[in-house]
Amino acid sequence: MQDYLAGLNERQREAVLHINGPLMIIAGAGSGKTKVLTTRIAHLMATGVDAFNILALTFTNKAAREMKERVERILGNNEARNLYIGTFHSVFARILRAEAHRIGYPNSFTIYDTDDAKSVVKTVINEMQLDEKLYKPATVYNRISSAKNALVTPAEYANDYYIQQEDIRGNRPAIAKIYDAYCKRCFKNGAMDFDDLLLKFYELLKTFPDVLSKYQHKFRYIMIDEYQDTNPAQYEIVKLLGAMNENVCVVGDDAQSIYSFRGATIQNILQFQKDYDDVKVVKLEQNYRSTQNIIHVANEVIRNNKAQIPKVLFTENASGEKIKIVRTMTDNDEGKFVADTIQEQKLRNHYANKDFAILYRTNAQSRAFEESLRRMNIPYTMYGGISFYQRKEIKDFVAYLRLIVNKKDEEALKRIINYPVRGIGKTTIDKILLQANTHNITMWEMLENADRFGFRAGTLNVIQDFVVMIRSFTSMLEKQNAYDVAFHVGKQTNLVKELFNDKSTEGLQRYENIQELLNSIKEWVESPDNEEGEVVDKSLGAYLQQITLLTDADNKDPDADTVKLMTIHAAKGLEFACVFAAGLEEMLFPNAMSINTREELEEERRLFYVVVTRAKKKLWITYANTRYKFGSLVQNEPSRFIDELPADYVDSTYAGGGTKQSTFGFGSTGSAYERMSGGWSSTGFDAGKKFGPPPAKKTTPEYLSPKPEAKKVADHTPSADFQASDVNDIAVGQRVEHQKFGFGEVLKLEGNQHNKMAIIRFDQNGEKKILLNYARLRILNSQL
DNA sequence: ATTACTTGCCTTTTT
DNA sequence: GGCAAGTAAT
Repeated sequence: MQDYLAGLNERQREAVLHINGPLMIIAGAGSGKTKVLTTRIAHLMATGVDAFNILALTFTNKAAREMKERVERILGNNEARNLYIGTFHSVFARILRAEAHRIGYPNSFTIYDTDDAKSVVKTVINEMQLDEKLYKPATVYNRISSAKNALVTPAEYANDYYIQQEDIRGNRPAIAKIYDAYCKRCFKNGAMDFDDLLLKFYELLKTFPDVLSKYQHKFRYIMIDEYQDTNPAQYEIVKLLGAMNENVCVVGDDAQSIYSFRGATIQNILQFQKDYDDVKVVKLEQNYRSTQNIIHVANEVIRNNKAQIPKVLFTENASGEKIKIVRTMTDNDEGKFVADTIQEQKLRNHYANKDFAILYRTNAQSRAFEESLRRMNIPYTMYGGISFYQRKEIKDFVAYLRLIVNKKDEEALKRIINYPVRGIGKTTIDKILLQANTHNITMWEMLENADRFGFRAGTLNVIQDFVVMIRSFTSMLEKQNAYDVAFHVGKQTNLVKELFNDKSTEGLQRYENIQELLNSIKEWVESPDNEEGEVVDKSLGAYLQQITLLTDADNKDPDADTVKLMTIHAAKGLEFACVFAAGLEEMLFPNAMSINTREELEEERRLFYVVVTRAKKKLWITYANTRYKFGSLVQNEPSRFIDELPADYVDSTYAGGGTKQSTFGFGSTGSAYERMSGGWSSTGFDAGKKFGPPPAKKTTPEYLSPKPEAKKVADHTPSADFQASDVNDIAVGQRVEHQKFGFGEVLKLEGNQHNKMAIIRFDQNGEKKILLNYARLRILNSQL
């Protein structure tokens, strides 16, 4: 009966068997953390704790899903379905849906994703008539998000001396006002952003003792995964929920704290022992994942950090190979090396595609790897793109559904009011917005009363048609299920038809995506609609809230036999037989944004620790001498982290670059600079052989061949002596040369002196109106 | 009002 | 090198 304990080591068993009272598990990388958590949940249930009383919080949907599945497997029954396992965001959203009315929100509140939130910020900035150049929505949103994560209210933000000084120094003193307006606007829209899901839940617990008591009694056992990544909001919530029973179990590894940019504070885990009396601490230090070499290197790396809980990872696994450090000329060569090596390893050691992961610091690095893998026909999956539900056509369709469920949702309304085009253009929308703001009503209420605001007859008509249509959808909701309503919406709005008629490749894809969306709604509606004892909310509103919290990783099959490409952040918690840690260059990793303080640098080092410990058998660390950034070539030093690796445990090689035959020849590959610097430092110059030449390589790969360019304007190459003349000298009747349009004659001059325009008839391109302030014109002859 | 093209700005990591 | 915002043209 208790055979689930059999596969555990001493420490792990200690953690599992501790049932009552606070528990902190410091779980080193690969030490069986998930196993301990899931076994502990199973053990709680085996000793009589009701699944309904157990709450387990994770950071990703995937971790939650895996945990639930593993508990089910251990228990061998379906009691696990009654567990409350989910991400912080999804669990709190679910509770808020039941309680939102208490804090003045509609229960069918909309969840704004980051794009929606930035759009609201932008709206607010525009309405406050602030300079959008200075107040960039993304920057301001980040600032607001940080404040929320730190539980700083708009009032506190405005009154805090240091925060204000910081904003003034950044020349953005109005952020406090934007923050305040943003919150009010979201509230008016009946919407919460991601941070609100934590913040509002906290407010709810803090403000209503009966609500707090209800959930304290419900969640008698609380488990938190990745505790080192919690922020102050999450910390306070856990503290409140756990205050009654103090059965709080946190699992984490301070060495893997890599989310400070999202407000995570490593202090939460460092100080857990001070938060409760009698904290039981268990350290899991035996690693079951990696070779001794990898573990040794990881330990050496992290030793350079100061602030940490002392622990040393060890393993009984084989010592394995040395870590390979590989230098290439360019980022493309890096990609090529990795793809070649994967191919070679597959052949020589019979690895499958899914045994490989290419991990990098920034998403922008994925391109070179994608290209090289595609060229070698190696299947891969890239994580970190936009999720299915963030695609334009999906968001447009979903916006209809959002508006049907929540009429206050201004972002949804703005998205679809003229999609498909029905003649409600920018001018009209601006007018609606202005009126709505001055009368302090929502845009929708404005539309419902459009007849009172003096729109032109035609405009009024289309507005009223729109209102009638949306209302008819809403009334459908009362009698029909979410899928039927969604299907009807697609039909009635002509959206589906319009996409169906678009026969371009992208159009076809968009059409298929919409079909997939409809299928997913259908699946949602038809999946079992109650978990034992608790009716699951199958409304359209619940569906919409749920999909906003899905990431692109949630749509992908982790077991697919493909090479995985992702950022190191996304790889936390995963393991692969063979790992390529790419782009180990100064300014990239550690990233230029994170080298200004000791704290930042230590977090970068923890990131490096994370990537090293993802590998089970083999680890390559690669870097390029030069790489493209924003389309131009930059040169970087090797990362300082490479210097921190113990020399006895690594092999350094040079994988060369470009095409071997023509490395010093004239030709096809790379710039002169690349070819010239190709030969220096010949550590293992035969490495090309060692890593095996890819089969049947062309001398000039097709990706380097010049591409024919399509031009719409008739070609004109400016004369060699082209020089722009002073615009004030231009007069009617002159022959002029334009850099792109070619030769022509000035027909007419218009505009005032600040906004001079010329009508020119070009020999090749017809008449054009040219703004003289910007155009570069050469006067060929003066007829005066 | 809508489209088609040019420009400017960018990138750190994400529930 | 790529996307969103701004602008010229129908």
